[in-house]
Amino acid sequence: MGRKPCCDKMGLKKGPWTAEEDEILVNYINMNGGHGSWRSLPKLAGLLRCGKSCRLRWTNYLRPDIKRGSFTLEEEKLIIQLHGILGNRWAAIASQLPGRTDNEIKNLWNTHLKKRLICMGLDPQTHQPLSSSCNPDGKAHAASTSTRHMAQWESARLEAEARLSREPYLFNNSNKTDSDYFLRMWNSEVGQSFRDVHKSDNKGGCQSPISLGSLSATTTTDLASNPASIVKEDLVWGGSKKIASDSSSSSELEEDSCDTSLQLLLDFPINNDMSFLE
DNA sequence: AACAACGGCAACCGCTATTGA
DNA sequence: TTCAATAGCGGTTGCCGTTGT
Repeated sequence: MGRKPCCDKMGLKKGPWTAEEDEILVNYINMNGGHGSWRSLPKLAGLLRCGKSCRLRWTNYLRPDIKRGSFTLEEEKLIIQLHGILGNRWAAIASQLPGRTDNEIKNLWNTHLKKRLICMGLDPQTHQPLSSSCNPDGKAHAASTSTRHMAQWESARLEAEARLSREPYLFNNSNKTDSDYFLRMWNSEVGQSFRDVHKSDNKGGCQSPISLGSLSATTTTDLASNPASIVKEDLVWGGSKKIASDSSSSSELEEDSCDTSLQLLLDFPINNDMSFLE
């Protein structure tokens, strides 16, 4: 059994949405407290569109929490940073920018940010310099080794947040809002100290070609080459294993959290690789 | 003024992942 | 366990407004 015929083969309308169609769709979703099944929505709402088209129109344009208007500088910086970590995972990037859609971010990237990186001499896919002529003495490598850990932290945090939103049932045994172990670790005093250290360390040091201002985690030229497997190992080690065997009290968990945090921080190669900051 | 080239953005296409019977 | 239905995602297309010649 093949794919179902698309809307154009079923006499359904395609192309730009009219104001009337928008109104019908919004009214239907508001009246029914949600969209329900996208497949059946057009028929129930009286729209000559396929469900997929309705879903896209709603999520990309009609949703009440959509933030219209141009992107701020901070948003653009964040997108560049997240792209360095996540690559073309637009939905994951969009989840970190409230009110912005993956489509909008994707368009911004393809029309503006990609060109901007190229103008800055960076490969928009790898975020590495287009010519690898800089730092022949190897300091760039030292920098990337160190900052890779920042990318690992941030990437793991994003993964954890995504998992938290997908699997709330895993964490409903406590009143804590940050039930995810890794998230609590990241948000703990230890995590804050970790971020503070690197924020101050990076002030006068060798920063990424992309200056990211006040953002806590810094994108580096090496982010794109950062293997996700390393991050995931850290995540399992610090998070999922604890969740699976979670029979301890909250105080014990906090102790474990500190121990694990310290282990992660000790793993950060400050003594070995931070010389480039001097 | 007319036309072509370009750029931005909304929407579509097709693939993958997830869900439920 | 299998498989169809559905949802979600990223890549691509095409329309339309703007700019350049």
